[in-house]
Amino acid sequence: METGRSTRAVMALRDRILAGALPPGERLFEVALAEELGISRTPVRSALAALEQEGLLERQHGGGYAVRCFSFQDVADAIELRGVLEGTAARLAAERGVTSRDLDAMRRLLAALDRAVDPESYDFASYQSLNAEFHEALAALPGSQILRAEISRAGRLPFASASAFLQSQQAVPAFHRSLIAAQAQHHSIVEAIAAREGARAEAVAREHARQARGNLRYVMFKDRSLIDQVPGLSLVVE
Amino acid sequence: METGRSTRAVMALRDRILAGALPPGERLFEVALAEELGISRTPVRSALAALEQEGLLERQHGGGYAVRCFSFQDVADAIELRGVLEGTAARLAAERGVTSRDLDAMRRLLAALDRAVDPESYDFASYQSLNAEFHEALAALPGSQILRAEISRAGRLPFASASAFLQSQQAVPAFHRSLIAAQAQHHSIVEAIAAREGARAEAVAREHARQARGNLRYVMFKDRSLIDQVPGLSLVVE
DNA sequence: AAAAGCATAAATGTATACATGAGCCTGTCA
DNA sequence: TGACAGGCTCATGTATACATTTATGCTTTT
Repeated sequence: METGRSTRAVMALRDRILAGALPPGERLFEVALAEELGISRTPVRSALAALEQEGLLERQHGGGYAVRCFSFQDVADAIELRGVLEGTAARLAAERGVTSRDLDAMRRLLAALDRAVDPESYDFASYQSLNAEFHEALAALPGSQILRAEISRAGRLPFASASAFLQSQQAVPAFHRSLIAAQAQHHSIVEAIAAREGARAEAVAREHARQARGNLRYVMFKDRSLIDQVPGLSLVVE
Repeated sequence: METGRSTRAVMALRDRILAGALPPGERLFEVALAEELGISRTPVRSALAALEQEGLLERQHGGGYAVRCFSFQDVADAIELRGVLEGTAARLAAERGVTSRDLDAMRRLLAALDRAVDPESYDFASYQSLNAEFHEALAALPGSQILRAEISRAGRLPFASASAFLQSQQAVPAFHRSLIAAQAQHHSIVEAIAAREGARAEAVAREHARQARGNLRYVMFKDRSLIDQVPGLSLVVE
C-alpha cells in the first residue's frame, strides 16, 4: 500500500479544501501545514505542487500557494470541457472501431446500470460506482493513452467529474427521471459507437455531460442547501 | 528575472531530452543529474516532477523517472487533441460572441500573416511568431481561463504545438502552398466566429490542426532526415 | 538444478539547517 | 505631511544529512 507522507499530505489537504476548511483565496503556508500535519516541509511542498497541478491551488505572485477560487462560469466551462473530451473518446472509438470484447464489456455495464435504475431493483450506490466505471471504460475505448490521461485530468476538478452531482441529485424532485434520461444517453453512445456513427456518439456524449450543467444551475440558484453535497462547490465564489 | 535553480534545471533537462541527449526510455537518476548540473537534488526533484507534468517524463514503477516513449499514434493523438480543444475555443467564441475589440485584434493578426505569406513580402520568421500569436489569441477568445489553460497544456508536448512542424516544412517541396492553405483556414475560423457560426468554426479549427498530421506522416515516412527539425520527434519509437 | 530467502547496495523519500528574497514597517528627510 | 530609503522579519528556495524502500545477486536448501 502506498502510504508515503507525501501522498497522505495530498489527501489530507485535498479533503480540507473540499470540505471548506480552507476557504477559497486562503493563502497556505508550508510551515503551518507541516506542523498541522505533523510532518516536515518537504512532503508538504510536493503535496502543494501536486494540488496545484490538480487545479485546487494556484501560485501566488512571488511564491506560495492559495486555495483557488472558481466562478460559476468556471465550473460550467470545466463541465463543457469534460463533455468535449468524452465526446472525442466516443467519436474516435466509433471511427476507429472497437473490439467485440470491449463492446461486450460496455454492454454488460449498460445492463448492470439498467438493473440499478429499474424501480424494481433500484440501487443508488451501485449506480454511482457503475456510472464511474462506464465513464472510465468509455475514456479507454479508443485505445489512446494520451486522450485517456487528458479525460482523467478533466475529471480531477471535483465538480467536473462524471459523478459530481449524483449525490445532490438524490434530493431533487425529478431525480429518478434524470437518472433514466442519463442511462438512455449511455445506451445511445454505445449504440452509436457500435454502428460507427462518430458524429452521433460525440454529440450525445457532449449532451450527456451537459446534464451536469443543469444540475449545477439547480444547486447554485434554486436550492443552495445542496451545495455541500457536491464536492468542491464550496470553492465557487460570486 | 526568474532564474531559480529549479527553473534552470527544468530548462536544461528539457533541452537535453528534446535534443535526444537522453534517449527515450532512459532512466534518470537524481544524484547523477544533480552532479551534472552542479546543483543539489532538491531542485532536480522538483524539475523532474515538473517535466512529468509536462509529459516528457513518466514515473517508473517503484519510484524514479524515465524519458517517455511516444508512438506515431501518440503524436497523432496529441495533434488531434489540440485540434479538438482549439476547435472548442473557436466554437465557444462564436457561440458566446466576441467583443469588436478582440475581433479587430484577430483581424490585425490575419492581415500581418497575409503579408508574411505573400510572395512579394515573404517573411518566414514573422509567420512563425505571428502564427503562435494567432493560436494563443484564439485560445483566449472565449474568455475561459479553464479552456485556455487546457489548450496551453495540450501544446506543451513539443510535437503537438501549433508551430511544431513549421521549421521542417521549410524543406519540403509544397511548403509555401501549405502555408497559404493554413492561412486560408485562419481566415475561415475568424470569419466563422464573427458570423456566430459555431459548428463551422469548430470544424475548420480541427481540420487546421490536422494539417500537422500530414506533415507528421511526411517527416516520419517520406523524409526522415527532417526528424531533427521537429522538436521532440526524437522521442518517437516504433 | 531450481527456487526461495536473505543480505547488501543504491536509489528515492524525508527531515532539518541554511540562504535568499520579497514585503512591510519605521524613521528620517524634503 | 508625504515619500523614499533602510532594515527587519518571515516565507520560500536550496543544500545536505538521514531513513526507508527496492531491486539485485548470492547463498542455501530442497
